[in-house]
Amino acid sequence: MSKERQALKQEEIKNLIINTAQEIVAKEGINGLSIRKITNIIDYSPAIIYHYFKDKDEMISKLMEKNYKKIIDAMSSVYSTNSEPEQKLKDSTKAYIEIALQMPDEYMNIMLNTSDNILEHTSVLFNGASVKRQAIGVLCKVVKDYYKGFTISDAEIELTAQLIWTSTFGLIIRLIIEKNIPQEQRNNLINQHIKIIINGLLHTKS
Amino acid sequence: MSKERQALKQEEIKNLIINTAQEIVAKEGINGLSIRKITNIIDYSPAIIYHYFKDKDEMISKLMEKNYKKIIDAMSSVYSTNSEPEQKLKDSTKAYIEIALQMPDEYMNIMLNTSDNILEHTSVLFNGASVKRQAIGVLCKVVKDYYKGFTISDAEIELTAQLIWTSTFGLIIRLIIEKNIPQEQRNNLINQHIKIIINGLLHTKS
DNA sequence: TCATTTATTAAACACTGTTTAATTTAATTA
DNA sequence: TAATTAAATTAAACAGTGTTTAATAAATGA
Repeated sequence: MSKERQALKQEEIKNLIINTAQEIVAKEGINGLSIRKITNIIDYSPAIIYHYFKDKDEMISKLMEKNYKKIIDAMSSVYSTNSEPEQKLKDSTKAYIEIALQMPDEYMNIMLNTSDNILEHTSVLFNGASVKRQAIGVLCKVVKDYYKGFTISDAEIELTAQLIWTSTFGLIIRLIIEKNIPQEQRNNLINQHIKIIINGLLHTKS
Repeated sequence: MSKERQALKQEEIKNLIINTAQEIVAKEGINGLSIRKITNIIDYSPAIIYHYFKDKDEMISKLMEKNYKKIIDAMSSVYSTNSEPEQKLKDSTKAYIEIALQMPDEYMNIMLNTSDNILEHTSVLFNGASVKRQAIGVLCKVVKDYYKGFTISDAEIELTAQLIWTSTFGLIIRLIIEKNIPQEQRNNLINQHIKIIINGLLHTKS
């Protein structure tokens, strides 16, 4: 067996573990996940986890990273084809919200995660986030379009993009946490949210 | 011993348990909290918890409720005395953010809590939140001041107040989660956030 | 003082994550 | 193919967790 095939086999078992973990989390939540539940399902002994991962935390981190990529993938389809910057921002924001709400548990687990290796991918409030974070980068472009002809620094643009993101993030998290919100109220909130932040931009041109 | 005194004594032990739990959570986080750690410190047997609480979850809920009241108390000092509605909103929002950041762990534990008995106090996105939630109610008043002379429904005002809240909530949570943000960047974010949402309001008068 | 609540605990149960050493299985080399 | 080495897997234990049960100790009311 070649080194490559061996590595592939190892990857397969790692995936088997992670996917099984994912299923349990989907059914019973992150707190319902245990090593023994995983190994019972895949018919291994509990100790096997520690041959493929350092510990449970690392295993969960790997699961989170996978979900993060899943979210990123979904989000990359967000780019609105509309050429009007205002409509573009509205479309993109709405799409972003809806994608997040289609995978509420994953979104929350990732975006509220405080472990360093996850934050490495999910933090957005640092200087230079516009080049390192796709979501912020996209927002920056649209914001820049607004302020065409006005003297506004790149720093201020990034700041604004970050705040569009955090405000949208806040709405998403509360829509997830506060279950049982009627669909009509949800729609009203989302539409009004978009209205307000776009207007906030349109008229901050100083 | 009278019934009243007996009830007081029971409250004392309940508080002893909850306060000890609080100390552990402060030092080791919510995941570092265990029944045995509590009972070791207060020199009781683990089973005592189940005489004063249904289970660990109820005990934590009670702790959360206490912290919630602590937050509410601090927040009630938020009312700006400024009579200008715009400045009032700016002052109040800034004060709200700063108070939350002074008790980051408590704020997160409460505001991201998904248990029903906590959500009963912390949910804000329902119809009628303006009368049941102080924070939303205050915002509604200020928003109403803005729209004086314009035809705007109470429903739309409440919606706007809720979104000012969720957007501010989003910023706070990310400021807490993303540790190591330089103070200057924090201030910039907070000031720009206030700028944007106020402008969004000022110019949505339709 | 006696009976009856009330407070407290010891001890077990069924879990949890993790480590160790032993064992089985597979791959490599002679 | 046989012997050797390496990798994969596990059994068994450890220390920790939340929780329940039945027994005990303390406080109360008659």
